[in-house]
Amino acid sequence: MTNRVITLKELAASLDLSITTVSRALAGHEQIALKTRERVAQAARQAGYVPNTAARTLVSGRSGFVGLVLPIRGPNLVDSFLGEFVTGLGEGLVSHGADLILATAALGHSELSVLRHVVESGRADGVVVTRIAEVDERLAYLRERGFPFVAHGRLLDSDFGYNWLDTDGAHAFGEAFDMLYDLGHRHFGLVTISEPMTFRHLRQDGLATAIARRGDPSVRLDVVTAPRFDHEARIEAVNRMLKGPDRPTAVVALFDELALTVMEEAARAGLDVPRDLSVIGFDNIAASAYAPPGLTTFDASIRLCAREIADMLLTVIAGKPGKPLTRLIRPTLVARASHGPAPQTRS
Amino acid sequence: MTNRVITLKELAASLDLSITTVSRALAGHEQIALKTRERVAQAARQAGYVPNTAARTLVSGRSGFVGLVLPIRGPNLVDSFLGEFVTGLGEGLVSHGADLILATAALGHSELSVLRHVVESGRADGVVVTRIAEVDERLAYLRERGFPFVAHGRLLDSDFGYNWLDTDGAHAFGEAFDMLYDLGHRHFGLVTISEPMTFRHLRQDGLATAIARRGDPSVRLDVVTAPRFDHEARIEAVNRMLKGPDRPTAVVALFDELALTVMEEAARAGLDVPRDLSVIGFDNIAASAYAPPGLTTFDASIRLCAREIADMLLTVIAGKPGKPLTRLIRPTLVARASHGPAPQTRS
DNA sequence: GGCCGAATTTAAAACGTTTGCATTTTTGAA
DNA sequence: TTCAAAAATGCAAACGTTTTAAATTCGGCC
Repeated sequence: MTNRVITLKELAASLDLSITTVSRALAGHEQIALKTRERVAQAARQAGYVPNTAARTLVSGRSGFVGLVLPIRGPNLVDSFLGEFVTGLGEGLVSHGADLILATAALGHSELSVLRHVVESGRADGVVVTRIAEVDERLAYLRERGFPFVAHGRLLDSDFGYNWLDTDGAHAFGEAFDMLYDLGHRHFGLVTISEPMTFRHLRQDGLATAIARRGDPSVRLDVVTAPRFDHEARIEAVNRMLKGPDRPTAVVALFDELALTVMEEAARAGLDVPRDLSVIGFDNIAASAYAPPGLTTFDASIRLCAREIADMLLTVIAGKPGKPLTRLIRPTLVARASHGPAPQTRS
Repeated sequence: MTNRVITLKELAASLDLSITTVSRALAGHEQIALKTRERVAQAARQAGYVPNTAARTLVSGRSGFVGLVLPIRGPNLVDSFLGEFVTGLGEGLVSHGADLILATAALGHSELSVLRHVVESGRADGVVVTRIAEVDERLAYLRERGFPFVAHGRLLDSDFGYNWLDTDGAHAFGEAFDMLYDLGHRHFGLVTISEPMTFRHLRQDGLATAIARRGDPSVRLDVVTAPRFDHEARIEAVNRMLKGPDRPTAVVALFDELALTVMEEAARAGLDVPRDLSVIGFDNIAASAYAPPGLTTFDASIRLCAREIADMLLTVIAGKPGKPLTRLIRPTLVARASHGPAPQTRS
């Protein structure tokens, strides 16, 4: 057992050729005689030759890897998109022969320090950065370093161009408003988070813009906020919105987890969704289909986005295009049963 | 910008020391004067020196990476555990300074061929293999190669020792039976899959063993089977079990997705869960908590298992222990509302 | 039979580390 | 002051590739 891995030198010796020739033959260089190329390919296949990644990386400066730093979460929280995202990245990368490196930030180490390490150790040719904050030190670092990257999400505003792909939350929230308005709703609620994430800003903006566009002064919007990962506070915030004597008839949540909390608390308060209250989420997580009566939400197709991000990044790595690459993906409405006509006149 | 990464040679030159000394100082060798070690550490920190992974791997033969081949799924199917699993692996690896490589199998390439490539290119020091089949060519390959690995799951039976961690499905299914039996159920159903996965075998075995142990001849068990990823066939199989004139009063599903289908179809057939039918699943996927009335299931805590797997693998890599490492994790019952007393006498 | 250019092959350097072994410096006793 | 031993440092090889520049072989033509 433990049959050692064959090296280029050994392969060359067995063929009675120089290392150079074998290397070139395998790379398919035209300058090597076709007959030789075939002979080498055949021998390599038969010997099960696989080039050593470290050696190749060292000399070529290209590792063939794309890095992703795992977002830090609490001890019991897993990024709900991670599986889909990683699958999509893998799909996008594999067609170009690239693979993915996942680096985890140890307790007490910032995500940035892990990113630096990935970049500066030469492990990766480019990185994907997710969950962009309104102002994000990771992007600042990568920009300064001139290292290839694609962001999943956007900065709030920035003075430098960079490659990003984002879900058009603004459009979706506008669409949600229009749909609900047309169903007769006039009093809206928005459940959002307190962290300075750009998507929060964009989605709320989309909602506000749609309201303004409609130009109906009778439209009202209540906003409640809770820390992103604090379940207690989230429940408390939702109830603050739901329990008042004058509650909204339609609630839009920043993402599905929040919407599910709204539905749970609504049920607890004896409200029927969608008869008494319409609820709309964002993301289309798996549970949304199962939570009664079925959450109406927007599907961002994370997996496809990730695949696209992989493609973009490989393009960037291959040779910087003049313009930054940007893609805005419009999410699709998944109309389930949590929204409906506004309840008949109240007060 | 694009400030180049500093190399050991440059760092050495700036300190007026040899590469050797700096390398040893950073590695903390006692033979280097303490004063020098401190001076070097200080300079390295200040210069932001990060050793080049490729060079280090090349000479040391250790990459500091652990490989995972992404399980192949259909175009719209994502491994529901991937996120949790990867998070757990990351957590386990990071404390030892290791990172994760995710390789995806391209269409038309077998998972085995990707595994071979990962192993033979020297990208990883060890690999994690998931979703073990009853007879698994991947483990056979790794064994032959003498390459460090830990399996998540077991072979049906094998003539060689290997390192594995598995969830004790047999025990869980026995526990489920006992609980249901004590609730008065005598007619059971099992929904399982047709693929030759070991966990299918073990869980069904655990159920059968528990039944036999009870020694009650009035206990009956109906088994229906469907291909793992064929939703239509799954529904059809479930209905075959539910629609008969003499249906079980308690159904155990091989895993939650199947259990959820049972609950959906039961609802469609006008059966009340748990009054008319008890349903128990396995895995505790997110949707189980939301699907009314709340699925009773077993939690395998994938994330912790993955963390443990990472630890095991690092132990194996560090130096083969004499005995194979094996861990059987007992899942915990998550009692929700989908099970209850058997309905009063029928027929 | 020799010569030229084209076709093919090769030698050797380089990538940035680690490490066995040799060398230099320091220390302290004679 | 000298010298041996101990302490500290340095030289150079090695890891397995890719690549530049140079060398060799070949075919055809005079």
